[in-house]
Amino acid sequence: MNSKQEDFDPLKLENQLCFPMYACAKEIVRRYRPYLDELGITYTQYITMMVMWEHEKIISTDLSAYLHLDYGTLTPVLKKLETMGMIKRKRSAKDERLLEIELTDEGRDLREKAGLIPGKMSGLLG
Amino acid sequence: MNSKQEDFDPLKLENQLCFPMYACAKEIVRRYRPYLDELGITYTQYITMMVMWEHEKIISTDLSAYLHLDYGTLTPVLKKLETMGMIKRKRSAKDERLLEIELTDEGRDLREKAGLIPGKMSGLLG
DNA sequence: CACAAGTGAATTGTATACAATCAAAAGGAG
DNA sequence: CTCCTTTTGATTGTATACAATTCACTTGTG
Repeated sequence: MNSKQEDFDPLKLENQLCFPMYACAKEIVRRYRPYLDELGITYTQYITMMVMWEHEKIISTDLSAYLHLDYGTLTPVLKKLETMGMIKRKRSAKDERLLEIELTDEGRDLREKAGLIPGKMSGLLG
Repeated sequence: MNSKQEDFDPLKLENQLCFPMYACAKEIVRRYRPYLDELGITYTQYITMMVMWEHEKIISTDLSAYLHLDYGTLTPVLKKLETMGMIKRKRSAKDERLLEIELTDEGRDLREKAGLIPGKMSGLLG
């Protein structure tokens, strides 16, 4: 006698819209890993480098906005990428508060190696 | 003279399919936070409790499968929820390797308080 | 029963992720 | 110029997230 309407429980995991999105996003990052492992970078480092490949030089504020990441996340990522030689971090001469991020030659080279990843991923995800 | 086809760069962040998914999932979790703060739980604890509200009692293996979380993540979450009094962790009598998770009365009570969240979220997300 | 192989959880190590807080520098108002 | 406010980044603390390893317990197999 129960209609489908009455049976619908908004607190059931399978009835959530948000959970599949959350699970799917994690799955996508997981599928990137094998390809990114070959480059020796993580997914967060990869999307950071994508912005750098596009901009060559950028203020930390803008980078944070593009990636939707705050400094608690971004600071260690940028320090790691600098250690790896992919970018350089430098304070702005005009305003010492600003942090300028610049792509290095080594970082540019990585783009060539990363070039095949989007094709492989779209093949994988259909 | 360039066609749109030639201009398309698969390594530009805005041309990615995967990044918006990743950013959107994080945004959704962020929007849950105010409501979950009122309950004193996090998003991961919330989806764990959703499975518990549905199953009352479950083997850790199955919980891991439902949530797509491995033990490195799940173990501390379950220990925290036990400390909070929401669940009980107990080894199976039949097979000491298995961990049985059981909902407590307090955990059941939380469901009532959580009942309004899906409605608020769907209003928020449209 | 003895022992090898397999399974389920826990642990360890590294990397995110973000709120809250702090510190340095810049930009005013008087 | 001096105090006050704002802005930008860094730091701290807590919580995920997962690969790799380890440990305890079961299940074959002889």
